[in-house]
Amino acid sequence: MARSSLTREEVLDTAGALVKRHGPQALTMRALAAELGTAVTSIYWHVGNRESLLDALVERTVQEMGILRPAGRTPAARIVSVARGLRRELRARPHLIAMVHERGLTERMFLPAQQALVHEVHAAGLRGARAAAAVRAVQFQTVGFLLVERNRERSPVQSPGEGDLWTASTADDDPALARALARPADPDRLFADSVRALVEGLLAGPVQQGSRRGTGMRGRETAE
Amino acid sequence: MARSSLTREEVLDTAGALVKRHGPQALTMRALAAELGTAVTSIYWHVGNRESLLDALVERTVQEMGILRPAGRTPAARIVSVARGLRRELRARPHLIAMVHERGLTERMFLPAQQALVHEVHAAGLRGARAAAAVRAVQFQTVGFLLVERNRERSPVQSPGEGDLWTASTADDDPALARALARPADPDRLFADSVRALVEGLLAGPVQQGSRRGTGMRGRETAE
DNA sequence: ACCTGAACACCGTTCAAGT
DNA sequence: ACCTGAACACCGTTCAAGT
Repeated sequence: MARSSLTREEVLDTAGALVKRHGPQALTMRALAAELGTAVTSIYWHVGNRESLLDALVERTVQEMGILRPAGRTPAARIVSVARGLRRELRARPHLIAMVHERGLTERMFLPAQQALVHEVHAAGLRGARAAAAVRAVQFQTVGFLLVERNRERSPVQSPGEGDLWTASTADDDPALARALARPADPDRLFADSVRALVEGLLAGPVQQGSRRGTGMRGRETAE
Repeated sequence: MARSSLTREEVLDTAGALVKRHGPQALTMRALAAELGTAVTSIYWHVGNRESLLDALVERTVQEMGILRPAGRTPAARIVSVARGLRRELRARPHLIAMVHERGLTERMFLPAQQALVHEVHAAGLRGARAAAAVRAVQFQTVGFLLVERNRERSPVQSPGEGDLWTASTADDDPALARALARPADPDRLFADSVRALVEGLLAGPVQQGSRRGTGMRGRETAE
């Protein structure tokens, strides 16, 4: 009653704060209305429905993320830096990842970073379709990693889990590996190492179908 | 009324069929009861609640997936083959990925493949913590790729999308790249290329923090 | 143009009561 | 041991009615 002119901005602000504090599932129309001090139905006039409210919220947060500044001396290092920067930005908004994912907007989320990656891939000497493939490979890996990582964080204790599986006896004579896999993964390091390895592989070999070099080994020889 | 002994198995079977046909969101307790021809509350006696019903469903399907047989002449090729096999299995059960993801069980899903990967990484000459890191890198990349891929498939037409962004003028003098990024990605090929590049990078360089070689370029030189 | 309460058609879950 | 209907506390959304 004693409420002066509810605005669309105010609805989005309050909805955003609610998600930030208690997660997306806490954003019910009734809870939002209570927070705003209005009737539930007023919200509908300003944002349509819950679906488009979430759309607007995601869109807004994605734009807040801003542009990433690549750092490093080599193109490879700068590509890794873009990936790490994106991960940092997204991890600062933990609920956003799930929301973007649920709404099928991961692609949209990555667009700003894509341009930076193109620049670096060019600097590394890749052109055309191969450059595009490299950009997309890094893009998929980065976003994919984030999704898996978030998933693990929310995941309950599982049985059987890696810890149960990798008792010393399971790994054929490599107790160090068994210990490493029984421990929870260190995501920061795993991410850095993975991106580094991927970029290394992308910049080194031709990324083309049927290429012999693609799956070849450059490390050490092994028995068949 | 004329219903003879509802069993837990029957509940799971019917729930599974319902998910397969109409997706997880169609699995409501009331719809399931209607399908089974029982009262809603009977289901609770057999499976506890919706949460544990989904748990059981996921667990069951994960076990159905069975063991993957690596193929290829080199360890690198066989690692790629494990990743591709896992992707194939999961893509044959499109709703499973989302369900497993929502329930934080991606890790559980990957356990069978993990053992195969350890074997191949050993064959490639990696041991201990480095081998473990390589296994996890492939694991995260594969599952992450699947999540992103599924997400894109469900994703609505987006604006601005990659198509709008990569008109010829945007890419600095690389029209072939612009065209490639404007087209939708070819997931099969992108996946194969990405895993190949990652594995190549993992087997080639030491995966350790602070290593100079890790981010180094082996391709061509570029201006800073 | 903006806000309201009542009402509708859904949910998952509990529980006392049946056999 | 297994099944049932009634009831509870939630949802998102619509709509006629207010100002």
